[in-house]
Amino acid sequence: MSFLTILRQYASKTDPATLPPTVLFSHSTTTLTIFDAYPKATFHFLILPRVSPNCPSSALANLKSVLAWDKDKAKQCIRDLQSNALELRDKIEEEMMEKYGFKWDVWMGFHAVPSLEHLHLHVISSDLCAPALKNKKHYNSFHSKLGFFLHLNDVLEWFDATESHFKTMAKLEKSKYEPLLKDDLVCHRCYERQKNIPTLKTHLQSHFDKDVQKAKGKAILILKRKREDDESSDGRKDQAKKASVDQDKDS
Amino acid sequence: MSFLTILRQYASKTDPATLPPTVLFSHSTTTLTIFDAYPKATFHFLILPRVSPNCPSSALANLKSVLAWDKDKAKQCIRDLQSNALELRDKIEEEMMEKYGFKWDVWMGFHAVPSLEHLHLHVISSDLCAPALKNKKHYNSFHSKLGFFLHLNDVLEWFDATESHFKTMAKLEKSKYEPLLKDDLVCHRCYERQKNIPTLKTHLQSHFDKDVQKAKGKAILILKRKREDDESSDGRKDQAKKASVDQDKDS
DNA sequence: TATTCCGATAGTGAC
DNA sequence: GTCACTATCGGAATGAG
Repeated sequence: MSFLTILRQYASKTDPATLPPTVLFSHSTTTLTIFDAYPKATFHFLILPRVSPNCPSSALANLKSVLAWDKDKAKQCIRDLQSNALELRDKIEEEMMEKYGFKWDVWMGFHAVPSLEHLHLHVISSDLCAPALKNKKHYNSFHSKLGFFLHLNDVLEWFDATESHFKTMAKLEKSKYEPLLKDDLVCHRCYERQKNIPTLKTHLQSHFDKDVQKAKGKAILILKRKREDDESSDGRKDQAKKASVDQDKDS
Repeated sequence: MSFLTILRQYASKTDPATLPPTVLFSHSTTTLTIFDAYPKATFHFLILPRVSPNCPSSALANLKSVLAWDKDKAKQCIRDLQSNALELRDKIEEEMMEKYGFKWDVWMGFHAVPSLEHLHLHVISSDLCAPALKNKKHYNSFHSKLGFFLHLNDVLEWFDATESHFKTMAKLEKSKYEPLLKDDLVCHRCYERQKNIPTLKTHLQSHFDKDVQKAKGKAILILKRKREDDESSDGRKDQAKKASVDQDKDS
């Protein structure tokens, strides 16, 4: 059964540093950040709340149990995950720049109906290009517009909504969310329907390849202009060119 | 589309001898006997009515169209197939004896809902052990007790039944027969349910292997007794031993 | 919605 | 109920002193 409770085992470690470096990315007093063992995108991490006297594993079983717990503790727990996730996102964006020369979206959120025990916040890049993404459930579970992937900000907003709304959302009914995973494959970037997984994966890869090409194009453009500026003795052109490059960011 | 009408093409040949020997087994003035291209048993042939001015291909499209045709012509057509099938069965039984040392059932019949154009009578040995038998539809379509495989004798009896019964049977409604192909896998020899196709195939093979072993045992027994008789000068024992071997036939 | 393995099931294309 | 190919779907096991 250890495969179902592996995350709980990690989160229960008194010394997270004993976890292998292939598993553990970092930790704080209240959270663990681990590499997703089967990444569904170029960057894919999990952030787990650590088990402690104040945070028993029973309360941390999943998002539903956390939301049914003491509301203030729940909010604190999720905020802890958030603060770590935001730091992590910065690190991911650094690596995006180093490796790919550009940044793209990083999503933070929970699966409405998880299958592994212990709450885990997914921190995942929006490309969804990775070998471990193999079937419709994988894809739909991360589709940012489908509803199964619950964005962290949305979940945090439940706490500030009416009690009635909080209660409704906190139910996380299987019957509501599970069917979403069987929905047709629709590209989360251009909304084009895809016939099957191989087609979808090729399609997503081509979106990503275009992004990479675009970033390369801009890098070359910037380099070109920089060289022209260096060669030019006319200091007056500088400002106009800088403005032109800044505009490219939004194109 | 030639794959759908391949049998009609064969049956329309004015000179069947031009068919390759890998296809044609034999022919008469009114029928062709060909090797099933994907045999579902150790012996598996198809007998086709030949197209002629008296027997247009439109009438011979399938069993339903034949039964909707002139009733006397239909009966004659099917009787022609039968007389060839009976001869063929004799030849198959000869080869069974030569190759395996024993004979086993040979079925003659039609699929209630065929997918290849042109009437074809299956002549197939009851082992149903063959590499080309790959899925549930294959097996159920030849299961001798399921109802999808229409035994030739049963079909011929329809002609001598009441007109009402003939009309009913002649409908060959898809909605009645198609669902049978999805039935659970049940061994046609011992009625044991089989979980899946690999299991069924192993099971059928073991039935056949037992038959072969049994036949070998008898052959050895007969040989032994013959040798004893040859060595014995006592002629009185002969009759008793012959009777004993005859009894083994039914065991 | 952990993966992996096996097998059944479904759609397609075949000229 | 043609085949062969691809992909999806569905269940079961998964560990292990």
